[in-house]
Amino acid sequence: MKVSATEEHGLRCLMRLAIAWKAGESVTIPEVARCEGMSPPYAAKLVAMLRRADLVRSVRGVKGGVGLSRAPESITLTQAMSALAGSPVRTGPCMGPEGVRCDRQGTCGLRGVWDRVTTVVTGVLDGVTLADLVANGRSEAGGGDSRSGVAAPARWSSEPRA
Amino acid sequence: MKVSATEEHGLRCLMRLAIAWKAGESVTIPEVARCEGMSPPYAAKLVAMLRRADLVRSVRGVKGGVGLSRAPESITLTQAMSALAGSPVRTGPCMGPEGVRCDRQGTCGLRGVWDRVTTVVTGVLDGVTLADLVANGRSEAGGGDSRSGVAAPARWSSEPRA
DNA sequence: ACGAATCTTGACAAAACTGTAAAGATTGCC
DNA sequence: GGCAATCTTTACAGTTTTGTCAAGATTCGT
Repeated sequence: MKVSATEEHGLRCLMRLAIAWKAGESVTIPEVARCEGMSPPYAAKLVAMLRRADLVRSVRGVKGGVGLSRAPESITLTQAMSALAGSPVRTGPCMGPEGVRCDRQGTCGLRGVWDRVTTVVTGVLDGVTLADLVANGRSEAGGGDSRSGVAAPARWSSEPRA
Repeated sequence: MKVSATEEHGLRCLMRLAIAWKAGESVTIPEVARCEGMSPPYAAKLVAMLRRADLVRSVRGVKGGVGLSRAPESITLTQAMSALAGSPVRTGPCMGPEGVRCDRQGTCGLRGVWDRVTTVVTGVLDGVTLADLVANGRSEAGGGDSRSGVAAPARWSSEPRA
């Protein structure tokens, strides 16, 4: 199993936007790119995927920029990974919607295994929010359910840029 | 996250070898390929990877063939996936042995998340053996710890082919 | 109205992954 | 010894994934 480059880089963009949200600032795509060490066009592409999933909101024009569409506390990694890869865990050619070939009686116990893997991974990912990821100091790899305070001040739509 | 085609197809080869083990038979690579619906050269490549990890034993020559190197009850999916992909779960460019870029204070909570994902996935994969995968009927997606009987009769090295 | 800053989109090149092919090595049988 | 069956290895083409590029669209300030 592998977490793709797109997933990891997309998550980093989201983390940067979560930091900006907490600081009450707005950022541009080139800024995100510079902070995360990637090229502006690449960051733009990733942010576009996240925007199509409604995780990110963008404003065009000279005072424009990008930001989370809601509080980082309310965005889970399951949602983020789904936006970046279609589904948090994808299985090989034998499974999937059209999973034919698996009909052979008794010879394909793989499906049950992948289902269980999907369940436990989703469980972990559901328990982590963007706010957890950017929480400095300890507990960044901690318990899981740390949906604490900071109840989403409507920053973005009102004051697009500092 | 995605399970690769190599992992899935390699696992299917192993399942076929586990079936042959239980039946007390020896098989050739073309037979494995036919049973699992892949080309003989592809099956050969996958079996070679598994052999290098000592999960599979092979005998060349006219009476040759391939088989598991030990009982299917004693081969876990963690071991199989490691043989096929280096590690049961691989993370992106930001992590890994040389995982530089993650040193930025507080901005990289991803490491802890991937560690936890690795832990839970490995937990599931450790609890499933090749014997579980080829056990017909129910419990193929069941509890996990079903290391029942069949204590590895030394079939392979003694009688290479039926 | 014009121009600069910014996001949006689609096409494209580079890299990694999948699967195929061909030549080589080993063994058993005659 | 020679032939056929079988595994082994390396090289290769096809496909998907990654990341870049360029042209277009939108907004703000003047």
